[in-house]
Order: sequence, then structure tokens, then C-alpha cells
Amino acid sequence: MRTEFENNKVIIYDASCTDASLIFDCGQAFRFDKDCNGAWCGTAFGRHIKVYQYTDRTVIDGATKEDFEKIWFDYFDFGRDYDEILTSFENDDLLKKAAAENYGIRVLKQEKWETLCSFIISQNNNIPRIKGIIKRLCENFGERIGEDYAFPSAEVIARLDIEDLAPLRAGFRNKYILDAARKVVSGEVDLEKIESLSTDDGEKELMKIKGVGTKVAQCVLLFAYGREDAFPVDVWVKRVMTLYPEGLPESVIKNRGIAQQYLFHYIRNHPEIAENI
DNA sequence: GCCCAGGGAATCG
DNA sequence: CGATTCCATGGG
Repeated sequence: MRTEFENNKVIIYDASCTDASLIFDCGQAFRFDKDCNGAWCGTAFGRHIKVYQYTDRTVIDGATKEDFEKIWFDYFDFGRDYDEILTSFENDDLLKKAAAENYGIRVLKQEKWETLCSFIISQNNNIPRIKGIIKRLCENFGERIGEDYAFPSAEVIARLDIEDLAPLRAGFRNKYILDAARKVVSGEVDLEKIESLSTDDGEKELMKIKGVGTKVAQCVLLFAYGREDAFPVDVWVKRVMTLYPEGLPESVIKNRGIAQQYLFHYIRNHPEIAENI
């Protein structure tokens, strides 16, 4: 990987396995949308960026050299060798196909509170509506950041009453959002401490929150803590796993979270491969 | 009207 | 433990 910095832009050459459209449209992040110029625009860590994907380079518009080194390098998981991981998937036919078709997916390392809150909202919900609820959450309670809004802090949400969340139209999830915010603010659930916990203990800590079960907890561990062994099972992964009655191949197990994201995206694009269940 | 969506809580046996 | 039911909302 080679980087250049100019005019508040970061230009990244030779980043293997990097495709902005796949990264932002594979169901892991809900706050990036493609604009009329084909750029993926969104806000994370209180900064608004536009990501342009070209064949030979990725450009982050709205980021300094310091931002890249302190925030975006980790956010895009550039420290992980995806080529090596995807190579370990090649002895499995389905994963080989999923990796070939979706080469370019990286698992983002997103903000902890945002990821927790977002995947609480995701339960028994569909992606377009999840994005809508989160958009309304940010517009109603987030800090203005240029042309966009930051994700509202747990502190701001914790001070609200349940009826304040009505404009989100999130239904029964409102009470879960509040419980999460209050437990995070009080320290009853310590999001920083989870960094030092095992994945299993991290799940237990997250599941102290009402509305957080195994699936949401595993999503948070995968998408906010970079736990490549976290394995969220939603309705789509449940379907694709019927094709693995003995479980995933041994060579894949340690990176099953990464495999999960490739399989999730693949089965959504090819639902017919596992529709008879 | 139906079914479904990146599920989980409450309740039952 | 597993199985069922309910939960709000919106799109197909």
C-alpha cells in the first residue's frame, strides 16, 4: 500500500482487497450512501468523508494525513492481510466463489457505541429501514458536521425519554436503545473494557443490555472490535449454513467472522443456492 | 390482507 | 434446555 496526501485528500494506491462499493454496501455499515458522482459519502468518528473508488486507487476526500493514520487506517482495517485470509478459504467451493465474486470486502472497524446502537436497531428489520431509522437518529440528536450529522453520543441519548425517540419510528427497539445508552453511560456496560476481554466474555458484557442477544453482540464484536472469530448468525447466514452441516472448514474457523461477511453478501445476491430449507 | 426483515424477551413445558 | 409468541414498522 502506498499513500499520498494533498488538499485534505488521502490517495491510497495498491491496497489489496479494497472496493468501496462492496465495503459500504455489504450490510456492515449503515451511514454511507453513494452520491451522483459515485462517491461513498458518510460520517464516522465525527468526520464527514467522501470515498472515491477507482481501479488503481481509493481516494478519501475530507481526511488529513493525521486523520488517516489515527482513524481511517484502522477503520478500513488496512492492517489485516485479506489476501492471506481469502487464500485460506480456497479449499471450500462456496467460499472460493464468494471470495472471487466479492473480492474487495473488508470488515470495517467502526465506533463502538454507534455499532452497538445500530445493530440493536437492526433486529428483525431490513437494511433500508435500518438506514432510515439511523438517519433520523442522527438528524434529530447528532451534532451537525458540515453537510451531515455525527452519530449522537450515548450521553445525549441516555438523557432522553422514551417518547423523545418516537420520531425514529423504530417501534419496540426504542426501549432497547435507551437501555443501551444508560448502561453505557453509567459504566454498567464498559465498552472500552471489552477490548481486553475474550470474545466470549465480551458477548456476556454486551448481553447485559436489554435487546442485545447473541447475534447483535457478535455483530458488535465483529464490526467494532475487529474480532475475526465473532460469528453473527442472522436469517441469511442461517440459510447459508445449511450448506455446511458439519460446520465451516477447519482452515476457515479462526477467521469465521470474515468468512461470514463474504457468505452473507453472497447468499443475499444468490438466494436460490439455499432456498430449500 | 399476507409475508418478511442482519432478533430478542417473556413465557411455557 | 427448546419451542412459541409477541413485539412496531414499512416494503413487496
